[in-house]
Amino acid sequence: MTSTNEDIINALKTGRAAKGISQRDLSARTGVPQSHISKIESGNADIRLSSLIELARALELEVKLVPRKALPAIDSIIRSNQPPRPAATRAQHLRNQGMQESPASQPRPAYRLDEDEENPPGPEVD
Amino acid sequence: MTSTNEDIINALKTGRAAKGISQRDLSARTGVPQSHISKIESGNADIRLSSLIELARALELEVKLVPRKALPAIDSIIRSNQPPRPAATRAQHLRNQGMQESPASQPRPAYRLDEDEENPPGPEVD
DNA sequence: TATTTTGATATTCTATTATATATAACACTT
DNA sequence: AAGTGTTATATATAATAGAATATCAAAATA
Repeated sequence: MTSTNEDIINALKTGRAAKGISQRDLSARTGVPQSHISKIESGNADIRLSSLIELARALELEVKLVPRKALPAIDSIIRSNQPPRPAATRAQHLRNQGMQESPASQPRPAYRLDEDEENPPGPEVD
Repeated sequence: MTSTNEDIINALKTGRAAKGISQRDLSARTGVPQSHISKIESGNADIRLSSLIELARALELEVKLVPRKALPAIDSIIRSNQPPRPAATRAQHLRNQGMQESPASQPRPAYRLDEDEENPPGPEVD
């Protein structure tokens, strides 16, 4: 199924929830202001590509342009990379703001609840 | 290899070249102004997600957030979806503006020079 | 129980930049 | 020189990004 703004944003939100970090935490890791993250996740901002890449990276996700025809194969890989349902974080359990089951048309975004990684060395971004 | 702004933009440029259409053509298909496409492809604009999705869709590409760990598998699929080197379009052959071989760190973006498809029926976008 | 503290997310305001329109520049063909 | 196709640039407007602040709800304390 083709992605919309909403699908991408939902993938970010789900990724953050899966990692069990707050908007404030994510802000600290990426430099994107928490207020902006709030707007993004609420669907109240049309995010720039550079911000999307920044946030995705912090959630161990990558922005890719993939051929539409390869979507079924790629979705299959993403699904097989998906961990079992993570234990809800405290905030998530009590609040569950905006977090919903992925719509049928959208494959579950992939993430893994690994141990918290330090920022790996990587190319510096402007 | 993780994607940067430049990688995504290059994928768009390569996709457009592969499809053999002009910036004006792409503009007509997406509603994104040709002048903006020029800026985007020149690296002089930090494109918004909605515009990225629009342009990608016209090029039969999809924006996806994929798990970093799944990148090797996904890159492999993209590579196998890659057609043989398309015959250069007239403009591309004569000008070759900004079109370069993909850097080693970036897998070739995937596209296929199929017959020109009419716009498929799809959900209307705001 | 009531109040205060704490943690998380949402809203407001402003400067910078993306977007949209109009136009210019470039190169080839006739 | 004029016509054609393509890409780049100038300018005005609209929206994002960032800082500051507000709101909400649970936990801690008196």
